[in-house]
This record gives sequence, structure tokens and C-alpha cells, in this order.
Amino acid sequence: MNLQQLQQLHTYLWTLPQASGDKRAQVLLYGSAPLLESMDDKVLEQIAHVAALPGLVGAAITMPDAHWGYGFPIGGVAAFDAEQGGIISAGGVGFDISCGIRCLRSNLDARDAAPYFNQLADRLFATIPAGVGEEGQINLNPKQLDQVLLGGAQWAVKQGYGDLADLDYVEENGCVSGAVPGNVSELAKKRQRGEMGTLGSGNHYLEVQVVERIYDNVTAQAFGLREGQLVISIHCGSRGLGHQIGTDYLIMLAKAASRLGIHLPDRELACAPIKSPEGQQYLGAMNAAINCALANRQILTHLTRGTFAEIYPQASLETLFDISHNTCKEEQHEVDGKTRWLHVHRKGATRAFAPGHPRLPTRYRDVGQPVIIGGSMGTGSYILAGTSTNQAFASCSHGAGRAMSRNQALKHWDGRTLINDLERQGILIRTRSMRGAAEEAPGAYKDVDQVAEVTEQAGLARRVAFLRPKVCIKG
DNA sequence: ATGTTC
Repeated sequence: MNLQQLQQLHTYLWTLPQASGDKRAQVLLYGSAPLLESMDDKVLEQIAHVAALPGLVGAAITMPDAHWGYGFPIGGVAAFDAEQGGIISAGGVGFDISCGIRCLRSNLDARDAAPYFNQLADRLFATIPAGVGEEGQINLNPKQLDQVLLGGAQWAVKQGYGDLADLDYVEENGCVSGAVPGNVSELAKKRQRGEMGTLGSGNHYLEVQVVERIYDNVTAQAFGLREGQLVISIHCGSRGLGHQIGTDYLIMLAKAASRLGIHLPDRELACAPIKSPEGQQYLGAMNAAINCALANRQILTHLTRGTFAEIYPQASLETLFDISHNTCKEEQHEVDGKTRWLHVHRKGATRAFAPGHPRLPTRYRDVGQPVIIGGSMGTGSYILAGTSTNQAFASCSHGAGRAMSRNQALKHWDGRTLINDLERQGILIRTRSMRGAAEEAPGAYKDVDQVAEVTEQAGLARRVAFLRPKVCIKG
């Protein structure tokens, strides 16, 4: 991205100057000059299009890890007011609805656990179904699947997958309201019946990591983190169901936009007013997919505990937090001194509630919401905490963010060589797809250290801990 | 992300 076309507001905040008579809302881009320079121009084009959508409140915003996505950029945040014709867009949520990360803290010390990492990697790989179309041990009938869509992680815990205590640390206590299984197509449901408790493919992973550095002792203590401790991060979403909902509703929302005469600067921005029948229908289906993803990560948590118990009989894994980064959520935000209910699209962006937020679990209320910036394969991840300085509708970066397309990555790297190199660095990868491994090469992603540092400097969140991967199960 | 072409 050429920075000449931007106006710098602060060291880590930029805007796109508007021509007079331009009716679109403001565009705000968070990031350092080097991060923005390395971004595709498409990010700017896409977020400028988002700023022109009806009912947008404040600014259309990109996070430091933004990159080119379908319609909306990944790393994009846009809030809409239903009362002012605000819209909902499937492209603003993302195809993998409620994709996110569950982080578990263990009572294990990495040094003690290390001699068994090879065995752990093999057992996790055997237990956690991963890969495109991969099905798990669970096969649900239509009625049971509807219960998943209504109950989320609460349903999973009732079935014996995990503990009630987990739910305190899952957004919305593991279940969002407003899910309407009837708004989800039979095809979407059929695709999901055998895919509960599976990881998926692409950038999804299950990683065993060691806490290598603590930045903030007080917050780390509240999060239950200490140096040398083993933690587990599970990155996955709503699998075939979410993807099929995305496909179904792109078509429906495009028709609605056309019927209602909404001008779309890009056909990928298909959307409908929140208050329209189509908008309401998508919301019901999207909320069902959120519950599906929350249930999925809950089941994977349970499977992970089972494998750890085989190898480390003394192991105890507690949920630190479960965070989604592809959602649209109705939340209260203060805008120009007034509190308003807004529909906040976060696509490739996580929520990051400030200290004191009433929707935070008591344990974290004083320090702010745990935020997870997941790194690329082999590079490390960060745990951060929400701050009161955040002015991006309590939103924050979600990962390293791609710097190179999958096709470009395939030309640069060979999967097997890459995995051998990582193994020499003490990182054990297990995957069924060498092609997938090449596409996920760390070099194809932005530098996660830079993303986390800039996220903190921009005031979006503050760093608490750095996690170094040891074992990684890839989809 | 994805029964990898939305």
C-alpha cells in the first residue's frame, strides 16, 4: 500500500482523505508504516467500499494484521445502527463463521513434559480429526444437530464434553441467543452432521505451546499464566456448516440488496438492512453457526484433555478463554458521548473488552479481556488484554495475517522440507497435507511479533505473554 | 475458510 494516499493521524493510525461531497464514512487504518506498506492496495479499496455502506457508525476500520478478503478485508471492523438503515453482510463476517481460538492453560511445566512431546504429537494427531472434509467420531441426527445450533458449548458440556467451569471463560458463556436452526439450509446441516469435534484445514491448528515471556505480571497472574508453563491453543471454526451458510446467504443477500436498491460498490459486499426479513434471517443462521463453532471447540477441548491424560496422568487443562474472530455481534458502544446498540462486524478481528466491562468473567474483570493473537505455524502467539484506550469498538488484531497468497506460497516452499526445518528447531508438526503445510509457511505470513507490538503501541490491547509452539497439529 | 470454484 502506498502511504502517500493516506493521512497520518498518529504514529499508528491513518486515514484516507475524503474528497468534498464524498458521503462515505471515515476510513481508519491501524498499523505502523512498515506494516501498512506491506499490505495489498486491495485492503484500502475494500475498507473504503465498506465505509460507503448504509448505516455505518463512526469509521470503517482495519487492524494492523489486515489483508485482502472476500468483500470486506480480513482484519476489518464495521459497526452499523439498525435504526439508521444499518446493514448486515455475510462477507463482513467471513465464510468460517465464528472461527476462533480456545486457549487452555495446563498445570504442566514444559521442561518436565518435553521428553514426551513426540508421543504427545502422535497421539493428538491420531485423536483430533483434521483436514478437509474430515469427519470425527460423533455423528448427529438432524434433531441433535439443531440442539447444537441452539445450545453451543453449553450443549457440548451437557453431553459430557468438558466441564461447566469451561463455560465461564467462553464468550457469551458458550451460547449466543438469536440462533434460528430453521434459517440454516438442509445442505449446511447435512455437511456438519459428521464434522463436530473436527479441526478442519487451512490455517486451523491445535498447538501445544510454552509460555516463554511474560510482559505484565499482574495480568498474567489473573490469567493463570507463568513462564515455562505449557498451554494449548485450538484454532478452528464452524466447518462445513458455516461455510455453506456463507454460500447460501451471499446469494440471498445479493438479491435483497438488489430488491431494496442498495448500491453495492462491489458485488462481494452483498448485504441487507438488519431490520429487513433477509437481514434477520441471516442473523438467525449466523448465530446458529456461532453456536456450532463454540460447541466444536468445546468438544476438541474434551478430546485434548483425554489425550493429555494418557501421556501425563497428572495433567489438568483449564479454559483460559475462548474467543471468536469472525462474527457480527449486537453490543452497546459509546459514540460521541451517547450509548448506542450497534451490530459490530469483526472479520479477522477479535473482541477486546476493557477492564471493568460487565460482560467479562469476574476473574478477569479488573485486568481486561484475554485476547489471543495466533501466530503462523512455528512462529509463536501472543496473549494480550483489553485496554480502556481502545477506540475501535473494542476490537483487536487476531493473528499474524497473510502476507502472501496460498498460490504464491506454494511456489516458494516445499511442505516436507519446511516440516523438517521446523523439527530441527524443536517444533513438531503433524499434518496429512504437505501442500497445506507449504501454503502455511511462516514466511507467507506477517511477522507476528510486529503485529503484537504495533497492536499494543496503537492502544488496541496490551501484551501479557508470548507463547512458543512445541507441537502443532495442522489441518 | 471450503466435499479448495462461493
